[in-house]
Amino acid sequence: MSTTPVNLALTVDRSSPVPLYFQVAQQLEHAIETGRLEPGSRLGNEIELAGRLGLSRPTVRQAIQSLVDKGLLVRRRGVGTQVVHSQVKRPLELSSLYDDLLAAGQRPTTSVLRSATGPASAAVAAALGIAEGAEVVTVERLRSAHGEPIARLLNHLPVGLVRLETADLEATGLYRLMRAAGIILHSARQTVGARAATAAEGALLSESEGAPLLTMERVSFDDHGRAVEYGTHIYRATRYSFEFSLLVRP
Amino acid sequence: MSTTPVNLALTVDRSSPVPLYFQVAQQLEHAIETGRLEPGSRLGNEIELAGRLGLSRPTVRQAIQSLVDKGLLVRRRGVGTQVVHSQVKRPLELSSLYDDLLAAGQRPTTSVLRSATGPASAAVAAALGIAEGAEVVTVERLRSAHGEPIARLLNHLPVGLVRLETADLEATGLYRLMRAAGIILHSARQTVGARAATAAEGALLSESEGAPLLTMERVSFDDHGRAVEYGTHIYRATRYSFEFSLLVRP
DNA sequence: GAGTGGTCTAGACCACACC
DNA sequence: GTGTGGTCTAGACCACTCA
Repeated sequence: MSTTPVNLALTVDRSSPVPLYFQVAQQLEHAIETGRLEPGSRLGNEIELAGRLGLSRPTVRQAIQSLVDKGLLVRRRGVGTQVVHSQVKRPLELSSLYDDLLAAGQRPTTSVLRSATGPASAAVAAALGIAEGAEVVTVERLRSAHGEPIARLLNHLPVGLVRLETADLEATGLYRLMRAAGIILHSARQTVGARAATAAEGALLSESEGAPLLTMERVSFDDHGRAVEYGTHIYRATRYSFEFSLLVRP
Repeated sequence: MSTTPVNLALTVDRSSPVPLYFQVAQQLEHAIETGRLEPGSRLGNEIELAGRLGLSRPTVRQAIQSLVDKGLLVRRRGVGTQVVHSQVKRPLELSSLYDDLLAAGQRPTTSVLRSATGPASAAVAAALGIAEGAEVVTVERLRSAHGEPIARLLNHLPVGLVRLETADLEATGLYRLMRAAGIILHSARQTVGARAATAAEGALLSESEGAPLLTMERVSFDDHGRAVEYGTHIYRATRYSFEFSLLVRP
């Protein structure tokens, strides 16, 4: 009992369809976010917690483990479980520029520059793992916030996965449309770099030729392991940067 | 039995100090990496697997779950567990430029441009969460590969965490030195952007003034939640880009 | 030595996908 | 209906940390 023993009012509702471990994890996470559980404070040990909640120890462990995976708690054998001192923001997600801008309080707008179906180039086919010349949908969009251009988004998708109507593309983000079409995203491979703008790119993005651009290339895979999207995007370096947290693999 | 039932020779050694679930996970991972378990192939169901190994179902589940977390397997209720089709490389790690270059077969070299102890500026103090004017170690390094400059690395660390000898800094990476000093890294917050090189930066990195640079700013935290390092780095865009995988949170 | 998390067991019932 | 993973229980022993 070297540090404060925290007294939390935890409860579980066994009639709820929400899994018990998840109920516990939610309440702990909420207590951490609101500061009720202070950074560095110790959770009671697992057996005592389980007894207090009327749950088995493995169930309580599952709840705690999920928060450890999120980076909110730290466990040390022989010591106990503590709330991490630093606020860990969300670890890296498959970032959607549209959602990022929304979250930042900007009002993202999109204009579709091009939307066409045609044979895949060698580079696109290689990225998507399909045959060269196979049909792909190509979409080029200009994403703005407050009327200022932010990025040019160029995407290629295998045909038949999702219907991309211009109206939908201008109303929301591509990932939302894909999810709405039943595509379950699983993983992605990204490359982030920088280069100078060409004259055409500069004109499109209200930058001068040679201005630094942030580039991002990404292939996304669904839960079957199929490549479902290949994007090559450019961002105005003066208006955008990638910000993310990450956890160190234990 | 819609797809091939895979027959794997799995064994566990109960006299080993390696946890049973970990032994199983290792063998499955190895079978996947060597192609013995083909992408898309199904694992037998958990109960059958447990019976075959003489383990309980939760233990087998723990092994499978660890591979699901790594992105190697996909589970679907009512369907089964399958090997993902696409090879998922390692999800994002706390990337060390030194290790990245090593892994790429380059021979990274480092020259220490500056190494000093002094009071923290306001920006550095804010990033590290310490008082302005508190003592910090500042290290500026030039990282090269094959004699070509790649990046200028500027780091600030609270004093007393790790002794940074110039010889060590020129022989290996900062993160390795920190780990060797007993610092357990837990998480980091990164921002990646781009900007044009100043004249001095261009001269240092063999680029011209105005050339696009990739920038990375990072604060790292240890398992106690203390900020242990703050870095502001610039990379030649023509010679370096960030490449990483990521898993979509389920 | 006392207290903690780490691992493991041998069951059980439920929810969902597919035929 | 059948088979799968999802959740849960009530114990057990071990390994590590710290006083």
